[in-house]
Amino acid sequence: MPELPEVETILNDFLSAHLIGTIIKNAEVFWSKTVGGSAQFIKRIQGQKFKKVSRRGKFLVFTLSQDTLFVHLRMTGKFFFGKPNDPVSSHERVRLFLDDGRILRYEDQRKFGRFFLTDKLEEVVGDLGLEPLNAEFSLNAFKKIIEEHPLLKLKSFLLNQNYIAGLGNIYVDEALWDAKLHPLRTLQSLSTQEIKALHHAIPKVLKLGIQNMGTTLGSHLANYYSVSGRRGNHQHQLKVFRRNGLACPRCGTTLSKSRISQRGTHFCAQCQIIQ
DNA sequence: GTCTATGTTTGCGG
DNA sequence: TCCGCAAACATAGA
Repeated sequence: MPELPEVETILNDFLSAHLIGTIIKNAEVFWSKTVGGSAQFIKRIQGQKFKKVSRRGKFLVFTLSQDTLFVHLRMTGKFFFGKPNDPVSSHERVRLFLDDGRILRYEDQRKFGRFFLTDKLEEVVGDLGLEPLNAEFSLNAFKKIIEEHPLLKLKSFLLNQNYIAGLGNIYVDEALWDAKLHPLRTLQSLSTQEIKALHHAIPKVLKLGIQNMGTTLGSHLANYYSVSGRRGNHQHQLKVFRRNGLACPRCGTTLSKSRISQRGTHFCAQCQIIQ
């Protein structure tokens, strides 16, 4: 579920909630796979202090006193604060007991989310590609990775975290629409102007998503919510995602949906030409 | 009840 | 290299 803008919103919530400085007194694990073995996870995390919270791609990065806790929320992972005697909810997988009396609760309906507690950072995030909101995402760096994979299709290229980290299905479709590029175009078919347009569109759609505090689709609780329980607002600003059958905001043509790179893909057949 | 889809990632086979 | 598929899982909707 959460892509870069949603993870960034969660990160900002943790900063507002003053997570930094708290110490993890104890942990409970209700689904062992989430943490890769509950006994050793609990033993290892006990007594560690939250020193810093940041983001790398779609990973939340909690820098602790000894280790780093990486959390990938995958589809349905979510954090929120509670009190120690809160009843365990049906999809709760982990809770961390903090020294200030709060507990940090983690729910994950589909159980795909993962915690990695390690001091070897490279093992978790070593293969991730460029951070699209950092200076390293320069036009030249972007051109370079495009040239390295001439035969890849745009959709699968943008979804691959090893090239650019943080984009998911929603923001890929939005960026391609913004740059007027068809998701099936190969990288080698892109003109310099088109590469520029895409390089511009990627941070643009991500920043817009962050401004709107992320995208919450649908209405049920498995969807994205920030730590404070807020829904995102960006679903109202989406140009193509889940808008198939509606008019393209740019040219009025009915938007299309098809299956590309095994993902539901939304685009305007009129302004995103295949060539 | 059955079938399909879901915002993610990884690993396998061709 | 690149692509498609299945799996890790649960639930909603047609």
